[in-house]
Amino acid sequence: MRVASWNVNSLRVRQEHVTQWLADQAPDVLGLQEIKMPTADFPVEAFQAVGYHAVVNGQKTYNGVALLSRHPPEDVSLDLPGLPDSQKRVIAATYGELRAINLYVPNGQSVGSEKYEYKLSWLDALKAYLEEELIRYPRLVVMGDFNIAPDDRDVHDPETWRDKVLCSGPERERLAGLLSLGLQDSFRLFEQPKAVFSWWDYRAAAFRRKMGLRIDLLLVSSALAKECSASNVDIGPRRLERPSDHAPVYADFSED
DNA sequence: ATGGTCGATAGTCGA
Repeated sequence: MRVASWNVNSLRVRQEHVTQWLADQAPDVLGLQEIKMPTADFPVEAFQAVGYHAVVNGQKTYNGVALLSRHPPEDVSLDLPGLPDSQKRVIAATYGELRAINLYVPNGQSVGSEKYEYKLSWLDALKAYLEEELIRYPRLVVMGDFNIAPDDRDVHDPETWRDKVLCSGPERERLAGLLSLGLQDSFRLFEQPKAVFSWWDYRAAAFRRKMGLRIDLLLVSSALAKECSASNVDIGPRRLERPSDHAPVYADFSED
């Protein structure tokens, strides 16, 4: 079983990239972020035609998340309990014994800004939500664009990024708080090469210059961590024409 | 050179 996550930065622009990636990598579940379209505009039939179910929490212009899956979804939920929010950033569904939560964590703009405070509050509400979900669903994967680089290994130039948004202490502490619930960063279950990233700014030729951050993550519960056999970033799609600024990330699990 | 480039949208905002 393969579970994957990809911030596509507009599904309208990236639909062909996603369809090709589904054909190449055959994930069982793929969480999409920043689809930037209303739910009604989501190309459900196009993904159905290539063998995927879809559930969508869409929004015009900004945000918007979806889950594509080989198996039909059950128990779909679209909210972060305790955080009234018109921004569409969460979608969760159950596939057999697997519970998948797909997130587009707020970017935060800059440390100290109003958007940064919203990000921290959002992460506090997320922790309370995940604590409850872990009780209900032992086999839980929490995937998405976390907009947080967990530590300096996930940053091309840690000194440049020190205390900046995506790398600041309060953000990293909140991510560590999620892990303290009993989740693990699937990528770090394995020995990894240095300088593996999942996002590169469109500006300043950051991808060519390998100036990236690893901010797209799959967090797995302990039951799933035991079955996880690999986790990585596929930077192939970042090399395509008109790419998303994010590459897909994935984790593989052995079948029992 | 204190910016740069995208996407959605129609002047800027968000990333």
